[in-house]
Parts: sequence; structure tokens; C-alpha cells
Amino acid sequence: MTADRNSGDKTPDKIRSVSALHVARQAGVSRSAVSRAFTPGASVATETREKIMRAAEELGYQVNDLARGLLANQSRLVGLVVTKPEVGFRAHLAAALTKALIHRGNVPVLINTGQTEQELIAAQKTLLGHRAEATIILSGSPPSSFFELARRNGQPLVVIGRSEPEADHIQTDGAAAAKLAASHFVAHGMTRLGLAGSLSGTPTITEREDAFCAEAKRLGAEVAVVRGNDTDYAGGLQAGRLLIDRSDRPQAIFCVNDLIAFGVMDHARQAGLAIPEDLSVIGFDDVPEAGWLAYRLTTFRQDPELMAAKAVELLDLRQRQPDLAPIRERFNVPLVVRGSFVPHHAE
Amino acid sequence: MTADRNSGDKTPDKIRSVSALHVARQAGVSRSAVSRAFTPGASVATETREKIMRAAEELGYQVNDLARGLLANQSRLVGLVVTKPEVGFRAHLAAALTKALIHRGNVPVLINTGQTEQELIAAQKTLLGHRAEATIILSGSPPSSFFELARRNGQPLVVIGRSEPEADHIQTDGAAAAKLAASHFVAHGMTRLGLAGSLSGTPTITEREDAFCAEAKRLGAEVAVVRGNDTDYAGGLQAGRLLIDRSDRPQAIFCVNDLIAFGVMDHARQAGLAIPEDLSVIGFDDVPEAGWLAYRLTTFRQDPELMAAKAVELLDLRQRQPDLAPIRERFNVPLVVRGSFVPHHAE
DNA sequence: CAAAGATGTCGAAACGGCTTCTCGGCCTGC
DNA sequence: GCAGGCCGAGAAGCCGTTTCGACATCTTTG
Repeated sequence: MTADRNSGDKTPDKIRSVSALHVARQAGVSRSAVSRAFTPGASVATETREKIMRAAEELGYQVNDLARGLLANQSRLVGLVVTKPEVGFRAHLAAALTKALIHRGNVPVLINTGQTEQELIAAQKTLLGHRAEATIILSGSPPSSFFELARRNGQPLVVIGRSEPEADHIQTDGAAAAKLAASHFVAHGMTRLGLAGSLSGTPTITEREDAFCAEAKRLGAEVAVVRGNDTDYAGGLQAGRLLIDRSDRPQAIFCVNDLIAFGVMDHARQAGLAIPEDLSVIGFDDVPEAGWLAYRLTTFRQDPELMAAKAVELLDLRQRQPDLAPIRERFNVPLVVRGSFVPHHAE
Repeated sequence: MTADRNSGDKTPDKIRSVSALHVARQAGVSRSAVSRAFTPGASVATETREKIMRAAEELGYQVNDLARGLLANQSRLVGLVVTKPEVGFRAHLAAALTKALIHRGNVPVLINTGQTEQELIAAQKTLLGHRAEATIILSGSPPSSFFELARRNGQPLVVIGRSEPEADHIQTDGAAAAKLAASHFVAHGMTRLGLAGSLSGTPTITEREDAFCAEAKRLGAEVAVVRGNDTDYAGGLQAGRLLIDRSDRPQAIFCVNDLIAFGVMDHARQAGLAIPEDLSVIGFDDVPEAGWLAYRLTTFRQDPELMAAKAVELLDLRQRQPDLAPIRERFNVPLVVRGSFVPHHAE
């Protein structure tokens, strides 16, 4: 072919992918014709379009969305900022979000990062640098400079999981759930309760902790509060040890998280306790493992698909009306009853 | 300010984020000066650079990596094509990859997609359209047009998990592992073996199935082969039912996947069997759940970090030397011994 | 001490790949 | 034979980088 690019040169350089110009040459038309052929509704003769399409097919041409976006000022990129996206409920939420975003025609960028301010800011710079159309934050507590920067660059932000007055956010009503858990326990005549929390608690987690304790106290029950280092299985084991290997072992434990619940249950069983006969357990999240026969955990269900759908909806809304006041969505979490605790039918 | 953009117009349009021109005006310099200020090693007076940096800070300016990439012909985007990125080992692998990529200065794009050819091709078009510098495929069996397209656009491809003569690929030596499992079982005098496989088996999975059966047969053991619908917990339950609720119940079961193993174990225990006394189980992957007290699963360890590191390494290499023949990396998978099966110390 | 040369800094302009507007050429229909 | 419509070519613009040349300052030299 006549195309020589920079083939013979000594600089290997980057191979440039096929551009509209190549296609135009191959089809014997102008660059603009190629562009039009790929723009639905543009004025091109059918024959020409077909000729161009054939050439494009042959060359494996794909419209450069970056260049296109540069002009249209839209990258279709949407950032997801997550820490440990492989674990627990976050994994499901992140997956649901990517799916929902792709469905919407976006290109999800997954920033797997730590929780420190520095790392969050770095993540945002990357995203801003790539002109991501929006950022969804699944974890971490960004400093207010984060919001400021987003605002100034006109980038919508959706925060999931924590209350955030400066941006749109989605939460689950963990307080209501925790309260319900406490009242269920007490309604069953259990007065020695346990709370398995986490030292690395995010606001979401502490909300559940506080609500449970408050309600239990209000109803006159005793609560042993115990926290593992992390909000995971190992933390659950820790919490289990602290709660169960004591003289006044609780009759029922509310775990701020399913993973913690699994740890607590495993330790309890190892200590010879039967669930729910000797110990009732309620978790939070309803990850698939909660339904496994080994656990059959009664837990509050967070629906990742629902939350993802809502997040995308917020994005839509925000892109259409950037100047709206921050919106807050709060989900109710139904209790999924399995074997680890069965409440009386009528509460 | 003098900047008016398209403020007063009736078209709300897209808000353009702050560009180098804005910064230049604010600092009273030219666009090129701004560019230079952000290019390390460029020739700018310290004073000027500081002036520009101050203006940039004030405006919240961030270099547009898309435009920058347009010229340099590099987007820093790297695509990850995964189905069900939230489940099992894939979740860990995907997370490790995103982390490794970010560490390398890339921007990982997670395409959460189905397995059909159509969906894979669509994913690739998206990635190609955004000029992703490389694509890593975690699941699915792309048609050869996929490779062709990537080749033509000069996009490196890394396939993880399956043998792929047309592209660089990383695998674990599932055959060796499966073989080892069979020989361990037989060495323990077990002659009635079970294989818990999957009907939706990828090449990776069937490799393990075949190798196990072949070795067992070679050693004169009987193998009951059974497959659940999917390669997950539910599939494991299915497989467990089929294997255990029969007259000549196997003494040991090799599961092609940890999730399947959990299902098998849970069903076995529900049927009253003790593990490993009545039934030995070996899994594959070593996901964190394998270490949980409820399972203590003996399993072959795939290290997601290691695989991610290798994938990134391959990317590096391929970008430097695009014309190398396809490279194949095969990992050995060590057996992690836990409670579900304890081999004699000296094999 | 003046003139020539050597630096260093900065602005103008072109480029990359695309979209879109405008203009001109050609075909069609009467 | 002419008006009108369709289609293709050319050019401008998006936002950066980079080359080139214009100055200005500083050093060197006779």
C-alpha cells in the first residue's frame, strides 16, 4: 500500500492505529466522508457509506472515541473509587455498578486505591485528567478539597455508603436495621446482647454500631461491644473470641457485616455452641455466602443492583441539572430470615 | 473574568472543564508556557512556572490526558474484560490487576460483560474506540476475529486462564495439580474417587477435569464424574447431591474450584458425613474462604498478585517488542494443606 | 569597553484524529 | 436551460505538545 506511516524509521515509536484518513484513502473519499459514514443521520449516499464501511472493515478501523470526545467534551469514562474491590459486599456493588454503567454506554474505570487522603486525591487527579464524566466513590472519606476540585471541573460525584452533605449520596438505612435487630432480640427475651463491630469502622459501620447500642439500651438490654481490627472474617473471629470466651456470654450478637458474622459463627461453633439454639446471630449485607448451608445467616439485605441503578439514575439527573442541591437517597434494608435467628412471625 | 465560555447562551451544553487556555490567561502567559510548566524538564523560568502553577491551583486545572494522549498516541487506558468480576478467584485476580496497573501508571477499565462472542466483540470495540493500550482477558473465549482486530490496531493482548496460541497468555498448570490430587488420593488407598466439575466449563476447568480422570484411570481408580450447571457454590451443591446420595459414594472428591468444593462439603455435612473422616476434599484456587474454619479446605493455590505482576510484565515486554512471538507463562500451583484432606507427609 | 557569540525564555504555529459547518459541483426535474 | 437538492471536499476547532524562531540577557573576546 501507499501508507508508510513511520515504518522504515529507526525509531520504533508507537504504532499508530488505523485512522479515518487511512480509511478515506482506501475507500477513495475524503476524511469527512468517513466521519459522516459513522455518524448516524448524516448525509451520505448509501453507496458511499457502504464503500467506506467495507474499507473500515478491511482495515479494522474503529472511531477514536478519545478524539471524538475531545471535541464533544465527553469521554464516556466514569470513575469508580474503591478500596479492596474484591471483598464482601463491595465486590458485588462494584460489579453491579460496572454493569449498569456499561449498559448506559459508559466506560467504567476502576480505581483500586487505599483510604488515605493522598491516595484519594491522586485517584481523583487521574480521573479528572482523563476527563471522567463522573466519579462514584464506594469507600473512603474524601477531604473537602476533593469535592471542591470536582465542583470546579464540573464533575458530578456520587458517594455511596456515607452521608455527605456536599455531594449526591446513597446510603442504606443501617440505623433502622440495627434498631430492628436489637428490638427483635429483646422481643425474644434476650437481655444479654453482643455487638461485633470493627475498629476500622467507616461512618456506615459506626452508624450501625451506635444505633444497635442505643436501641438495646433503650429497651433495657445489656450490650457487650467488641471490635475486631478489620471489617472482615478475621475481625469476626477476633470479635467472636472476645464475646464468646467470657463468663456472661451474650445470647445474641448483631454483626455490622456478614463477613464478621461468619467469623463470629465459626468461632462460636468451634467453641461448641449451636446456632441458633445457643446463640443467635444477625448480619448485614446479605452476600451470597450468607445463604450457604454452613451459615444460613439471617441478615439485612443490601441489593447491589438496586443501588447501582439508583447511582446511575443520580448521574443522569445530575448531568441534566448540574445545579440541583445535593440529593440523598436512603434505602431500606429488609431482613432476610434464615437459620441463624428466626424472629417470631409477628415481630 | 473575561472568560465567558458559552455562559449566556440558551444551550446549557456541557460545561467544559478548565483548560490550559484559561490558566494561560489567568497567568498572563501563552498556552505553550502552561504546557511547558507541566512538562518536567521543559525550559521555563522558575518564576513563570510558579506563576502558572499558582493560577492552575486557583482554577483547579488538571492537564487533559485525553488530549495529551491524542498527540502522544497513548491513552494509558488498559482494558480488563471479565465476566462476573465479583465472584470467586476472578474477583481477586481482577482486583490485583487493577492495583498492579494503577501502580504502573495505567488507568484500568473494567468491562463487565457476558461470555458470548457478540459481547466480547462489543467490549473490544469499546476498548479499541478508547484506544486502550492493551487488553487483558480474564474470561471467555474470544473468536479469532478478536485477535485479528487487536493485531491490526496494534493492541497488545494478554489472555489469562486459557491456552491461546494467537496471543500472550498466562495459565496455571491445572493439569499437574489435578494429577497430583488424583495420585494423593490413590496413595491414601482411596479407589472410589469423585470429580466435581462444571457444565459451563471453560478450557481451564476442563483441563483439570480431564487430567484428574486420566491420572485416576492410570492408577486404577474409579472416578464418578459429575457436573453442576455452573462453576459456583450452587453447582457444588448439585455435584454434591449427585456424588454423595448414591450407593457407591466416593471416598474423596476433587473439585475443579473452591466454590464448588464448598458446595460439595456443605452437602456432604448435611448428609451427615464428616470431613475428612468420611470424605476427603481437594479444591482449586485457594480463595480466602478456603481458610475459614467452616471449611479448612485443602486446595491448590493460585496467587492473584503473582499472576497480575506477570501480566503487567508481559504488557511491558510486548509494548517494547511488539513483534515477538506469543509468550506463554505457566504457573505451578502449590497444594495448601488444611483439614479437608491431609496427605501423608512424604507423598 | 564594544561587539560578537552563547544561553535561556517565551510566543506563534503546526500537528494529532475527529466532528461539523460551509461552499461548490453535479444530477435531477420541469 | 435553469432552479433546487444532494453529496463531497475543505477548513476550522477541540486541547494539548513541540518545533522554530525572536528576543533578551549574559559571557566571551579583541
